[in-house]
Amino acid sequence: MSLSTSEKLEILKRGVEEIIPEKGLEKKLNKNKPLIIKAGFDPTAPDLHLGHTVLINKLKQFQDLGHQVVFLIGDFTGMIGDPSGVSETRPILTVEQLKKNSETYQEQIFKILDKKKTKIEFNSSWFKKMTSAELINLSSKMTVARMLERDDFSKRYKGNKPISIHEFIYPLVQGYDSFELKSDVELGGTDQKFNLLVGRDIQKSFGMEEQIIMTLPILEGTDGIKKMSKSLNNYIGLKESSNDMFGKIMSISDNLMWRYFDLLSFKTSAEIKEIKKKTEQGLNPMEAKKMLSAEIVTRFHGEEKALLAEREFTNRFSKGNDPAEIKLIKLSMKASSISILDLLSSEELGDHKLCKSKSEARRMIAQGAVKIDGNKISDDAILVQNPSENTYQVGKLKHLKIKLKKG
RNA sequence: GGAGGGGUUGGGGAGCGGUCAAACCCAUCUGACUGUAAAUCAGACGCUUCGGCUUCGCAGGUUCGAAUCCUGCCCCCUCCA
Repeated sequence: MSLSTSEKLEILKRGVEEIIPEKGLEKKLNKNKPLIIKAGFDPTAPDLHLGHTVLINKLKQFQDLGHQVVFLIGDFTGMIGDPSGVSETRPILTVEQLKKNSETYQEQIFKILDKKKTKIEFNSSWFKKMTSAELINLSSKMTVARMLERDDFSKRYKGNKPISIHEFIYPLVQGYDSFELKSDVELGGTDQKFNLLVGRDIQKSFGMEEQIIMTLPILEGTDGIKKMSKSLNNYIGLKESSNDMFGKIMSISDNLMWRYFDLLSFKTSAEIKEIKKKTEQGLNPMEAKKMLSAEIVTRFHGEEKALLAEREFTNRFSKGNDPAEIKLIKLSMKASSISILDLLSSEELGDHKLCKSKSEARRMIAQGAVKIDGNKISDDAILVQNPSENTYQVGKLKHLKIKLKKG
């Protein structure tokens, strides 16, 4: 199929915050040859979440239109780490970690992008070889005044907050990547706008045609307020199980759902508008949310798993039944019984531990959150016989079947 | 190099010799209500053998008694140079 430039533009512009310069993209597209589309990722955190996919989805659109997507892994910057960090830990990554992280990345992004058509690059491959003289030469391409134009820098500068020199270097490093890759378009979050613009300056000063920059909105996390990130624990990871993913999307607020539709769904704007209209006319928002969940879970786990996840969701939360499958753990011990508090907080349960400590277990029981075989208990002095096999539930989400045996 | 301010339980932030496991807010968790939505309400939020025990940057000291006072050290920030 061949689309006109304006049709292509329409696809590419959807959900985009800014394109700089506006006209530039059209010009590049009119050349009718594959463009080099760059997007950089930080290799320190290998687990991608839905927030990252806003960008990856856009890359996918470029890819589908026949352009060359380059996925740049910023391993060089990752190796330096951030020395000023308020956080004590310098994330200096070993070569093995980097390699592993990048593999994890690939495994995740290729759920969306076409592996055969995507190029992976590491910026260490050119920065490793760069001499100090070259680095200083690179830094001569930028002025302090220009650097201070950046919003957060100028705020910090005016507010007498410190700015480290290396923070000035980072944008240059990122910009230099664009030169090395000869990128035509670079994508990034709105928070990357300045860095992306520096890429244009660097390219220009090295005598290259400037890249077009395209900024994409930052996706809010499940709390609907802060940006999605692992450290804020408001994320939905791409590697999460189909059930968890489905459930997490279902539990976002109705307002946020529309934001997610806009940024994460592959449905056309018209289709989304239609769903919105139906909701206003009385369709339960939950049904709309189910469509969204199903679409996203299908993308990462396939249709079959998505259907199962939806069924599980309905069964479990709408009808209030127990999960279809409850993890079974077998414990051996000599004693003929164990107190419920010890059992719920037993280290032997590892990751499946139901309560962090005995105190917490006691609290949970007092608050009526603990059930054994479906019966709520209120006595924290209960002894569980050995041998026995029971299903334990703490709160709405934690279920575990524990089989005790002598040994 | 000089002067000053500060490090408190997930975050913010009180406390400044006993009544402090430490106010208050946020986040989180549980219960109720629901559409595992929002809002709301109720409660919890160091560990515990429920006697106590270990926490307020780190290490000592003064006191019957310290998060609070003293000494040294580490870290962060601001201003001047």
